[in-house]
Amino acid sequence: MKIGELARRSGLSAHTIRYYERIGLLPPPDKNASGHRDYDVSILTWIDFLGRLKSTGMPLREMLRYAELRSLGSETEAERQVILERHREQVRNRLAGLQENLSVLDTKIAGYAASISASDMVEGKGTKDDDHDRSNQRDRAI
Amino acid sequence: MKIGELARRSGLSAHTIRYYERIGLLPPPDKNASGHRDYDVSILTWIDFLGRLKSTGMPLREMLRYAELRSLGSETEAERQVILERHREQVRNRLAGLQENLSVLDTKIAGYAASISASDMVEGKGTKDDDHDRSNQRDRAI
DNA sequence: TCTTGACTTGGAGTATGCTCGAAGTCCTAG
DNA sequence: CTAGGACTTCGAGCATACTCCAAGTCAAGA
Repeated sequence: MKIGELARRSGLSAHTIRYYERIGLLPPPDKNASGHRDYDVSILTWIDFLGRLKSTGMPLREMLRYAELRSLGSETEAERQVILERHREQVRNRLAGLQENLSVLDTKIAGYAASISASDMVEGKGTKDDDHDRSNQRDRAI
Repeated sequence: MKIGELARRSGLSAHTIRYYERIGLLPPPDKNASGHRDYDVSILTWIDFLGRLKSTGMPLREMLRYAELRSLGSETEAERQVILERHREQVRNRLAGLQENLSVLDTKIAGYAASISASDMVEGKGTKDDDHDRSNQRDRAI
């Protein structure tokens, strides 16, 4: 499989695939007679796993560390396990934080809904806007 | 409260507080006779809310949009509600994805545990390492 | 008085993770 | 044979969100 097809099938761009190869996250694939990359389908499994690490917030550096350990063979399994366990802890914590913040968001939205339906009744200023107004007119640098 | 104390109490650095002010996320506070920023405690409520938006993955740009709407008064409540509802949807989706990936992680870790306890029994190569080895020795650009 | 530490502004620099461009090669269809 | 599209390498550029530095001001304690 050439890089274009791998890009289509993995969801990464060809640019990103080359970038990942450059930093060591993906192995340098075989090249055909024209010098074009020729991938084995099994790379998709690895890319999928990397995607899960990434989407759970693992930085490339740490994925790289994991990839390096793997390349050293089964003696490094214990260390790889430790990496994943530590990462799992972080994911659990982020999950908990996200859930808490989600409920704050729910409350806030409910407040807006109440305020708006109240202003449907009585035309006037909203109620329950608890984060006191603060704004400014300065240069919007971003 | 001066910027140092606000930094301590909010968890942001003084640098970040000034940065947020510069981009319009925090209102320009009063200054005392020496030109030092003098914050009202109520800023902490706003910073806390911003922190929740941020930690749920909202980009500064969108927080800025929300802050701008708020500064325009209660007529913008409906639009602010829409922003928060859309954001809540994204948070829910990320939460679901995170949970799925967490279970993949659990499975992977369980595999390592099995492999390692197996090698406690029989000294030799591990079992169940399902992501076929791939590594390389190229320039580690990061 | 002198030093220490907190504050000020403006602008430059950093980290992460891509993303794109230039210039060139190669295969395939018309 | 020629045009189009996919591929190659190398290096530069970009978006986000800070983070830091320089040079200077100011208040308070030894």
